[in-house]
Amino acid sequence: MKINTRFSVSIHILLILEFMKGKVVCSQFISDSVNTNPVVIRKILAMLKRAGFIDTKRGAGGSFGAKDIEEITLLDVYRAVESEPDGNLFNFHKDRDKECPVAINIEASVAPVLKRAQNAMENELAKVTIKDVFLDVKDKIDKSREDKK
Amino acid sequence: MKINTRFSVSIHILLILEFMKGKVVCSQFISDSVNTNPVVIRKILAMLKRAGFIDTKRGAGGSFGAKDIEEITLLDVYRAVESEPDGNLFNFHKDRDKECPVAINIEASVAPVLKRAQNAMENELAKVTIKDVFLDVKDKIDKSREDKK
DNA sequence: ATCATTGTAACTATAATGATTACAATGATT
DNA sequence: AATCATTGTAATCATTATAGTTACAATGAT
Repeated sequence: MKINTRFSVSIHILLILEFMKGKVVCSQFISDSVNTNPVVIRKILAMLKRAGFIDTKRGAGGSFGAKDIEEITLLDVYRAVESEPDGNLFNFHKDRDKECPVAINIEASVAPVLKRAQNAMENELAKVTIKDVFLDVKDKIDKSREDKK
Repeated sequence: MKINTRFSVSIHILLILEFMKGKVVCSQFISDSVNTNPVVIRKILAMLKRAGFIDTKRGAGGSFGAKDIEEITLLDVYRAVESEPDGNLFNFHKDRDKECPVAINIEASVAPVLKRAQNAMENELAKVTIKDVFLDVKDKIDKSREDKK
C-alpha cells in the first residue's frame, strides 16, 4: 500500500514555481515536466492554493509561489494533499465482536503504538522544508553542469 | 490513503492464538471476533504462516502460534502482510521529463528524506512486540473484570 | 474581439482491498 | 470405511482511491 503520488508531485510543483520565481507558470508547463495531464496538476494546485502555498492568476495566467518556501515543511505539504479524514494512517477493522475480550480491547492497546509510529514519520517530514529540497536540487543541477564541462 | 486492515487484523489473530495457547483455533472463530469472513482470515493466516509466526493443522484442524510472541515485533508483522514490492511507502510519478532539471533531480533529492521518514515509523514499530501488546490487552481485560465487581 | 488559461464537472481505466461462494484436499472421529 | 470439520485456494464481485481525459464556461490580458 503506497502513499499517492500527489505528495511528491506537490513538491515537484513547488520546486518549479521557485525556480521560475517572478513568473507565472501554466499548468501545461508543469504537467510536461511531471509527465501527466494539466488537469491533474490543476487539481493539485487547487489543494496547494487552499493551503496558502501558491496562488493563481486566471485568464491568461498561471501559478506562482505565495509563501516563503522556508516556511513550508514537507509535513505541511503532506497534510495539504493527503486524505485521511481522521488523520490516522493505520486502520482497524470496524464493528468487531462485542463479546470477545481481544476484539474489545485491541484498539485501545494498539492505537497508541501506531500513533507513535505515525508521529515519528511526520516529525521527520517536519524537519525538512521546501527550501532545503530546493537548495539540494539546485546543487545537483549545478554539479551536473560542471561535469559537462 | 490508509494502510490496509490486514496489519491490525494480523495483530488481532496473533493475540487470539496466544490467549488460546495449547489449542488450535479455526478460522471461523477468529472471523467471528474480527467480524469478517473466514476466508479473509485464512488468507492472512497464510501470510503469517509464510513468515513463520503461526502454523496450521489441516483436516479437523485450525491455527496455533508457532513462534515466541516476544520474538515478533509489530514491524515483523507489518512486513509480513504489507505489499510494497520495492519496500518504499512513498511514491514518485514515473517517466518524468528528461529535459527539465527539476524532473531529473527531484527523486535523488527527496527520496532520502522520505526514506528517513519511513525508517522512523518502522523503528517505532520495531520497538513493540506482540508480547507487549498481549500483556497490555490482558491488563485491560483484568481491569475491566475488577470494575465489574 | 481574440486568445490563453484557470476551475471544475463528468467520465473512464486501473488497481487494491475486502467479502463471498465454491469446492477439492486433508485428517481426525466414529 | 464413512462421516465430518476444517484448511487452502480459485474465482468472482463490490467498493473505493487514484490517476488520466474530455469538455467547457469563466476569466482577464492583449
